[in-house]
Amino acid sequence: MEQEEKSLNFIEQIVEKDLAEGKNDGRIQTRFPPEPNGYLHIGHVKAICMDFGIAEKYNGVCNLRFDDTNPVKEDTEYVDSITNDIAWLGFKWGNIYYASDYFEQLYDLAIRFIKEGKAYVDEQTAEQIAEQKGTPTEPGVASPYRDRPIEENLRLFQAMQNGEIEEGKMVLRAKIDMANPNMHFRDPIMYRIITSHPHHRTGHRWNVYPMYDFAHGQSDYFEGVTHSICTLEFVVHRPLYDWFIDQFAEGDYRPHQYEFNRLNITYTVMSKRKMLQLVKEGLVAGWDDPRMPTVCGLRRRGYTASAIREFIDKIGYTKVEGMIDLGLLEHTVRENLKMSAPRVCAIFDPVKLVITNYDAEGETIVAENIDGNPELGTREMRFAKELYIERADFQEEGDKNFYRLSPMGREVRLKSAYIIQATGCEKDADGNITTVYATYDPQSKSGTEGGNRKTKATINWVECNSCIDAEVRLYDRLFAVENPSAEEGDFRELLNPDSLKIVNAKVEGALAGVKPQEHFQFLKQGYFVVDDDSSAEHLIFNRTASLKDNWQK
RNA sequence: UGCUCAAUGGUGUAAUGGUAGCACUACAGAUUCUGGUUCUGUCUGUCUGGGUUCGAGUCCUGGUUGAGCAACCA
Repeated sequence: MEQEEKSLNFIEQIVEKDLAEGKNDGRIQTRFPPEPNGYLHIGHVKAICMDFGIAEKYNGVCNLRFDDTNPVKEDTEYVDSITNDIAWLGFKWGNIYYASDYFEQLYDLAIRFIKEGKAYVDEQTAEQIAEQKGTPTEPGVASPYRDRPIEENLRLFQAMQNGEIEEGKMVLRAKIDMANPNMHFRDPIMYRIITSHPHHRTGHRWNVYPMYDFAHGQSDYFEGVTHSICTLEFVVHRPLYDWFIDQFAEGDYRPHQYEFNRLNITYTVMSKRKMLQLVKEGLVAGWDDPRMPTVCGLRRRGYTASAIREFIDKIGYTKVEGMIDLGLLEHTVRENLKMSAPRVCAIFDPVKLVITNYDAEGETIVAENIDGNPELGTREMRFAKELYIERADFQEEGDKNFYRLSPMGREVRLKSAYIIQATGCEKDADGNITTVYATYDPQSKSGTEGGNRKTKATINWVECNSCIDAEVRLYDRLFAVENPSAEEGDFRELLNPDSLKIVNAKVEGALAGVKPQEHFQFLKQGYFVVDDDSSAEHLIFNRTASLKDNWQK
C-alpha cells in the first residue's frame, strides 16, 4: 500500500536538519512549559501536539515543566488540571519538572551576574523604570542606580531575599544596553520581591522570584532541552534568551528557541484572562462549560481526544498569524464520530402521531446502531399505534420542496419501521396541531420484501409509552462575531445570546442506561454526548455538533 | 517615524529554482431507509515595482499591507 507522504512543517525540517548534522549527538529534547495559572485550552493543545509530537516522532523526550515563577497567580489546582488534560489527550511526558526546582541555581546564577558586574539592584518605582525604558523609537536612559558598586548590589540582593526589603521596593536588573533597539535588552528585570503570596511548592522559602526571561532559557539549559518551541510573540525574546545563556554556559551545547503561529478560531476567544472573566462572572457555567474552548470544556461538549488531535494535525504550523474557521473544528469532530456514534431517535419538539389502522398491541423492532454496519450492533425499538414525531416533519399543506409528512398522498418511511401516509390532523382552539393521523402499510416493514419500496423521505419517531424524557442542551458558538478580539469595547457584549438552548426531548427507551461521555448521533439532529451530570433519573445530553443541513427554506 | 516577523483561492496549508496541489467552505449533479454520509464536478489564489535566471510562489532589491515588542506577567 502506497502512502502519501505528508510534508514536514518547518520545525520538523529544522529538527531533521539538526539530526542530519549530528547536533547534540542526535539527542532530541523538548518541553511543554505551562504556567499553572489557568486551564488548558485548545491553543495550548496546538503547542502540546508540537512539543510532544516532535519528541515522539524523533525518538526524543518531552518533559512537562511548570513555569511557576509567579506565586501571585499560580496554584496546585491548575497543576492537577493540566496534567490531567495532557494525559487525557494521550501524551506521555518524560519527567515533570518545575521552574521552582531551579530557584537555588537561578539565585546563585544571579549572584554570579552581580559579581561579574552584569546585574544591579534598582530601587526606583515600577513607573520610573518604565519611563526610563524609552519607547520603541527612542532609547532609554540609565537608572541612577546602574553603577552601584558590586558589593552594595550583593548586599542589597541578599537583603531582598532575606525579607528585609518591602515588596515592590527593589528589583535586580541585568546591565545590558538601555539604547538597544530591542526593548528587552534595556536592562531587563531578573528578579522581583514577592512576599505577599506563598509559593504553591516552596512556601515562604523565597522572597525573590525570577522573571520569565531569566528563568525560562536557563531552565531549558539545566534540563538539556534541544528545541525550545513556543509561539510567535516570543520571537523578540529570543536574543535575550540566547544572551543570558551565553553568559554562563560552558561547552558547545545550547538550547534553541523556535516559534510558530498560535491558534485562533472564529467565534471564540483564546485568552486565559477573558476565559477567567467569563467563568468568574458566571457568563458560562465554569471552565468546563461545553461552550468554552478549554480542553475540559471540549471534552464535556463531546469532543474526543482523537478529534482534537486530528484538528491540530489539519491546521499545521507556520509563522503566519491567521484565524481558523470554526467549521473546520466541527467538520473534524463529525468525521471523527461518524463511524462510532450509534444512531438513535430523539424528538425535540414532539407531536403525537396516531396510526389509525394499526390494531396490534405493539411490537419490537430491531434496528442497526449504524446503518450498513451490523458489526456495530443493534438495538430494540418499541413500535405501537401512538408515536411521537417531530412537529416540523408534518405540514398540513406541504409545498413541493417539502417532502416529509403531509396529507397530500405522499408516502413517508418511519425510520426502521413502516411506510405511512398522513390522513389528517387535529388542532386546538389556537390552531396548533395536537395530533397527526396516518395509516400504515402492514406489508412495508423495513427489512422485508414489501419494505423495499422507495420513499422520498424517512422520518424519526419514538413510541409514546416506552420513550423517556431527556434534557438536551443545544450548544452553539460562544460569540456572535467572528473575531471578538478585534472588536472595540467590551467583549462580553459580543456573546451569542443563543449559545445555549435547552429542550425537553423524547428519546428512545434504549437510552435508559447511558453513562457520561457516551456518544450518539441523534438522527437528523447531530452528535450528542451524555453530560457529566446526567443520571438515570434525569438524562442530559449535550450537542457536540449539529449535522450539516442543506435544506434551506 | 525604531527593531523583529510575516504575506499563495473566502479560510488553513503544500510546492525547498522546473506542471501552483490538498483540506475546509460555497455552488451544482448522482447515490441514499438521516434533506446526514458517500461519490463526481465547478468557482476562486502566488500583495506590488524592479532585478538575477533558459526558467521565480521560491533567490536579490525597493515599496505596500498586517502582526509582535515599551508588565516588578508568561
